[in-house]
Amino acid sequence: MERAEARAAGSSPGALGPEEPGGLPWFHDQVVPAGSSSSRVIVHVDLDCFYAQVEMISNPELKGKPLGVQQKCLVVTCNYEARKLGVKKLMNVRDAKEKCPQLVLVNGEDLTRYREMSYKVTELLEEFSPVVERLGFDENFVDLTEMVEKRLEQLQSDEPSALTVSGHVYGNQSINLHDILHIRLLIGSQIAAEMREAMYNQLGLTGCAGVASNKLLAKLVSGIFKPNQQTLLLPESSQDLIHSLNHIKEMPGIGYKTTKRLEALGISSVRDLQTFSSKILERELGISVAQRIQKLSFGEDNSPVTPSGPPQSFSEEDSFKKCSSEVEAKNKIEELLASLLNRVCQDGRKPHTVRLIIRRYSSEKHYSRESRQCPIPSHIIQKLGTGNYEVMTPMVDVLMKLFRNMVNVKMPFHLTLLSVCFCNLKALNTAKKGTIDYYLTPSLSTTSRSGKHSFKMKDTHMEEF
DNA sequence: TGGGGTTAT
DNA sequence: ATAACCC
Repeated sequence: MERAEARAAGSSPGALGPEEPGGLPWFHDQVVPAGSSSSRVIVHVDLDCFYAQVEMISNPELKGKPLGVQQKCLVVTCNYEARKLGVKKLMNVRDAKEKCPQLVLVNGEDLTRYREMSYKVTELLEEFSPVVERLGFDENFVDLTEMVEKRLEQLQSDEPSALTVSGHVYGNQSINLHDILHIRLLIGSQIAAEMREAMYNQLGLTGCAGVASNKLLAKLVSGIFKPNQQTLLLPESSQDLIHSLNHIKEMPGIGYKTTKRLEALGISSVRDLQTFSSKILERELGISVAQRIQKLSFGEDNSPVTPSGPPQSFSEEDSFKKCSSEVEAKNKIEELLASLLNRVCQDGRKPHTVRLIIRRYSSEKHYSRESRQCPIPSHIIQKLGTGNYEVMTPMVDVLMKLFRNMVNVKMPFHLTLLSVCFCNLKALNTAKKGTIDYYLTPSLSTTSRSGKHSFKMKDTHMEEF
């Protein structure tokens, strides 16, 4: 789609380096030792306006029109047609309509299709390398270090296009084909291009990618050329990249709270943070946060790409202007629960903990949620896979106990959010092979009346006895 | 400001 | 159970 990128970026994919007497390319003996944390190749993949893309795939008539995805009174994301006309992410619906009267809005409060597409993307990336970390629904990190090593070993020096960068190079820095770090990152850019091609061909999705030596830099560089392009960061340009940030709040890992505390110390730019006294910073923020963010300010980030695997929790939430009675709350909780039970059923694993979260109305107190959680009674857990309507009633009872534990229903109350979360997910049974529990399985409906401790033998693998 | 997620304390 | 972070 962007065949001219490499040239446009001013990079010069030139001739191959000199060869060793044995006929192998010079870099074959320069491989960085495996397990060395010093030089990784990381890609950050970031889908373009993800919810809007999913909506345009669902309904192709929306393509070409300015489209916004609405949750309550917010346009949470929009396509590029809408952005050209002045619509921004997280813009008020009123402001968006005012800016752009032709704006088409679709409701995006039900995340089901987004979540499903999100996992398809992660699974596609896992085919390249299993080390994929999700960040939200629309971003993934992949550690390409091993894949790059394998391609380097396979690489024959007589392939003319073998050492050509794919996509942009940050700062138009030229690639040194005699620098092994450059070569490795360049291979990473080729893999990133293949990933984006696969996403488009197999899922119909476009996105950006950033390739760099750690997650922080990969993430920062992926956003440099914006829709549907990719950018490679070479080590010599990393300081330019981090100093291109206008404020420390743009540094991933430095959030709202930390930004406020840093500003109170007179720190607002990346360089302010780099040069600030480590001792004082540790005293103010604690040693852990202080050391981590100060390293970030230099572009250093040794955090690994942690494979996300299946989700750790499932939750459904709903926000509203006002909920002030127990009956109202119960109805909302039943709705949330019904959706959750479907999701848990599809997943196959069983949650062992349930949590209820509320947000109370308060005039100005920005952000404050309260929660109560408890173990899910084992008799409910066992019925979870099957007909979901026998679990509805007992689960609602459990949730309403949590509710009354948090909210004094004899006093007036005003809630603006309810959320139900299933977590502590375990594979169907936690029994290990070789133990008695492995051969016994709790009996289900047939004996449920006669006693809660009855078991029947599993009908497989009995020969192992 | 939505409807999700994660990890650390 | 909360608080911080991410989208």
